[in-house]
Amino acid sequence: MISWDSIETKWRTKWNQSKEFEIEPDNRPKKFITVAYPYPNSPQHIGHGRTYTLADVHARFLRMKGFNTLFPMGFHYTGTPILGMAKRVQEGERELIENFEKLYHVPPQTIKEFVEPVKIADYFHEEIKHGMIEMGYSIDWRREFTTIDPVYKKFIEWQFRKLKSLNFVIQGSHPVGWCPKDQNPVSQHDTLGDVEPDFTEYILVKFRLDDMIIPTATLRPETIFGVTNLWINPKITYKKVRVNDENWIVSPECAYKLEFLNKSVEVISEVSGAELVGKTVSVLDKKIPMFPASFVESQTGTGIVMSVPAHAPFDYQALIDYQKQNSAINIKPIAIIKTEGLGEIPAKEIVEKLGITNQEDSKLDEATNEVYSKEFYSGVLRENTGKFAGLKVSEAKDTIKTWLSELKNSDILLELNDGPIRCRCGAECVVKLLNNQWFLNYLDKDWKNKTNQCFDKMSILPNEIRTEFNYVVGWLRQRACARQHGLGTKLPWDQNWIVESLSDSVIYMAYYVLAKYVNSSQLKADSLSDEFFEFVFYGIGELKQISIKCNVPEDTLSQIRDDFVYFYPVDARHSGRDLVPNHLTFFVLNHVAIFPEELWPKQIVVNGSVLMDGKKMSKSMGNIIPLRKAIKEYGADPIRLAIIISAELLQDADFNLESVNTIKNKLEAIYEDCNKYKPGMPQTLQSEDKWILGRLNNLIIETTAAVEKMRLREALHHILFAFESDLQWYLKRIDAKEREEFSGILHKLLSVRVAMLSPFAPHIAEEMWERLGNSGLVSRSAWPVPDNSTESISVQSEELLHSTMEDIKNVLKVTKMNPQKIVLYTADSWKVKAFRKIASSVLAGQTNIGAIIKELIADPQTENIKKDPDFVKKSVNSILSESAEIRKLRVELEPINEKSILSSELSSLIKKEYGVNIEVFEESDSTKYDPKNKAKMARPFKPALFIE
RNA sequence: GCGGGAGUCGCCAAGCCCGGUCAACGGCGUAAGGUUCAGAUCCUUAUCUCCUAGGAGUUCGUGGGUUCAAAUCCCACCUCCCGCACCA
Repeated sequence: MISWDSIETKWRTKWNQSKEFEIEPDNRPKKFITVAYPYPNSPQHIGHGRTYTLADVHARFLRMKGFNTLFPMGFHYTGTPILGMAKRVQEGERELIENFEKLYHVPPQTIKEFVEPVKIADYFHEEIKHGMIEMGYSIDWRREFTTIDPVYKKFIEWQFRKLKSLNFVIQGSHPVGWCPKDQNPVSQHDTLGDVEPDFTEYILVKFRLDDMIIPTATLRPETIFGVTNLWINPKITYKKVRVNDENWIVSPECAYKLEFLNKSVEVISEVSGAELVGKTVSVLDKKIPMFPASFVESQTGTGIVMSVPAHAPFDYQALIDYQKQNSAINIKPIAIIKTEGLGEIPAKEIVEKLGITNQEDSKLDEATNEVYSKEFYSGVLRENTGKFAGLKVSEAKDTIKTWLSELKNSDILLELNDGPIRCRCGAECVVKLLNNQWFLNYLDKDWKNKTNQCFDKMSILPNEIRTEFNYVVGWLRQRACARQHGLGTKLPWDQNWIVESLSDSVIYMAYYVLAKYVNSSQLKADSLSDEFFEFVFYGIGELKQISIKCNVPEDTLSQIRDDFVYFYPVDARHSGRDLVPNHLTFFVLNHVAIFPEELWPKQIVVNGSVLMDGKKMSKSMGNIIPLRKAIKEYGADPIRLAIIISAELLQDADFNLESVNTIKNKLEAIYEDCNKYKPGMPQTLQSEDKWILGRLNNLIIETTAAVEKMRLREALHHILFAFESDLQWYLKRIDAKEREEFSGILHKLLSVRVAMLSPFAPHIAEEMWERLGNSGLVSRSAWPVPDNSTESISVQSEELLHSTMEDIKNVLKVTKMNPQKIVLYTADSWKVKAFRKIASSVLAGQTNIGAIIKELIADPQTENIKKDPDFVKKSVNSILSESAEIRKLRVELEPINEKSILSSELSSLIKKEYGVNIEVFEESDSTKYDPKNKAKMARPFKPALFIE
């Protein structure tokens, strides 16, 4: 057993002492690795650990490759959730406070302070930071910051003035779910029952009654041509209201809702629905009557409904109901849409089909849906719709909406779906049209083009996710970039607004350069102006002047500029895939907007999320494991490896505690081995030595390639497991030969593996490195490189030995024999020649047996093939079942002397394994011992064998 | 609806882009043996089916097709997951 805690502490202390990760510019090439900073509203769990661990492995790998690699970290205080939490603490909400106490183990004294949002952020900031330190992340902590630091705010102000000067910031109105009591927008977690406040846009069609306007809300403006009457509920008392400069009649609820939609609403008087029944209204030169209907609801729309009985089942049924009471009414539905599969009067048909008999029938909803969806996708407007005839309903909807609006015959009403929705404060929410909202105009064509250019040139890992980025860029429209509440930076030109949190987190990687100077008090917010940022980021302006104006010493100022020039651009940005459609895309958009092309980001690395025992982690499932708790229990390195090895980059990683244990044991076993071997190569290398060193080269090449593609699961797999079977073979060989001078070889193998392990499991790798007696820190050592010593002869001969052993084992297994004697026969020389010819044919793509045989017969050296045509088929198959590498060797290399290899090398293995001696003959040796006539089955690399 | 992704031998999970190296890496689990006072760990072996000679058969969501050869390419279908905004 080893003490993970003390090993980890030991090495963290050493790194700290030698300021290992405090990166300054020097003459080496640089890499700048960044990750999306955390939002400190809860402690980190295993899932958060994934992205940061991947980035850390990346940074550590690049350092070993010789790059001066900066890996910094900040904390994102900006946003509303923390504000909401503070409010809920203030209100003493049980559930939340219990979470703090029981799940997060926050001291009660501290929870009391959580009424102040910053205290929440500060607390979890420290918590998360400690977790990152304990995980061994190679972060340069001198560059830490939060997004509410004064200098950061100056930086964001500069960013926004910049964007505005580029015309990327525009103003407009925007609807949101709204709590009238809190005077606040509501999102899902602000509502009772966590309902997402979704809303629908209704078209208000204006009907005229003398000097009054009667608006009706509809989702189907195209049906205006089929309107026959209006429905009004005689039991409702309507309001006459002055809306802007018109007089409207609407339900009281509607009047209230209109106020939030930027209309001035003034109630003039009341009028009962009954009074309105029978009056005639007009629209588009058409005069229609108002009839009573009970299905009309006061709280929906305007409380008055436009009736299209041909296409709306509700309207149709209400008309039938009314005509029953009042036979004088003679109104015929007007069909205006023709739809394949629906008859002349669709509403009539469906009502009759479903057996609906009155307007209170709940089946009317189903009927409406059916008619609507069929008409929407396959309906076409009829001749009686004038210039719109022939249009598909799906197109006509928008066309007619615009047309009505141009005629000033319509307006818009926004209404919450699935209402009523209540705010956590209890008040009923409405839709509010926020005026003068600020947007980033991601719709801008040139901006999109530039962004696509950047993406095209950028490395995206894994590349599969690239199409998703392209899609997002195409789909993005204006995006609100300011809000009225929460922590953050005020919009520099409009102090009523705070920069929204996905907009103040897009170019902050540049700020890491400044943060170091802020933290050492060399940079103060007070006198920083835009000139400062322009100088640092663009090199624009006069050093002297800016130094005086911004109160920054000249040498400091030019040093900051030099730092920026050195470290920028970002070489890799890591993040979870949930940030693809927002942060990562905005990050690129804003970089191309603000920075010149040479400073555009070089790479994005996207990883999937983490599942716990196959399930999503969530508070309600109680399967969240806090990172720091896990570190205490299992050690940082086992957790790092368990997260990485469970899935490839974009897949969801299934984390489970058993796998952490397995990894831990594996590491401990390697650690034990590190105590066993001493450096120093043997005088002469034997075949198996050359072979295993060749395999080591292979391991280095494959591992390196995998890490470079951030295929870390694969890389770790190579280091930890794949090499194991090679090693086993090697150990078996030296054991059989009773060798003693192999320690140096194993020392070398281990050293290379430990070096490659160190980015993944940095603490234990240092300890292993020290045990191996290697000098310095492994994290400072060079990433291993292959040394070209791979000898193909040894590859072929070990291969031969290995496969022959397998054959023998196989025969013994099937026959259940107890071997007394093992005899091997190597193939005739003509077979060797034929085999090489076959191999080169196969390599050239010729696998047709007949053609190969013809070719062989044509050559006197191989014409013997006539006696044994089956040889060709077997050879082709065996060549096809070898790796590409071996296939090539088969053709390129001179044949090896199988007889001498088998007799000299195989005998010890057989002796060790089965305690018997072997005899080796050539196939055509006339003195051979071959009672069962097996020798003729011999093929190159596949000696025939006889066991008795 | 729009867009993206997945379905592999008990579980997790590679492979699919670039067809033969694939009965299909590896890990977990399971079984047997070894180490151990015992256990944990560790090591070895086995783990689709059949086989007394190194072999054969049937598999990679379903059904077709292309090819000497398909988990891999093409077509159709079924099932599941994720994102769609002002929220970090």
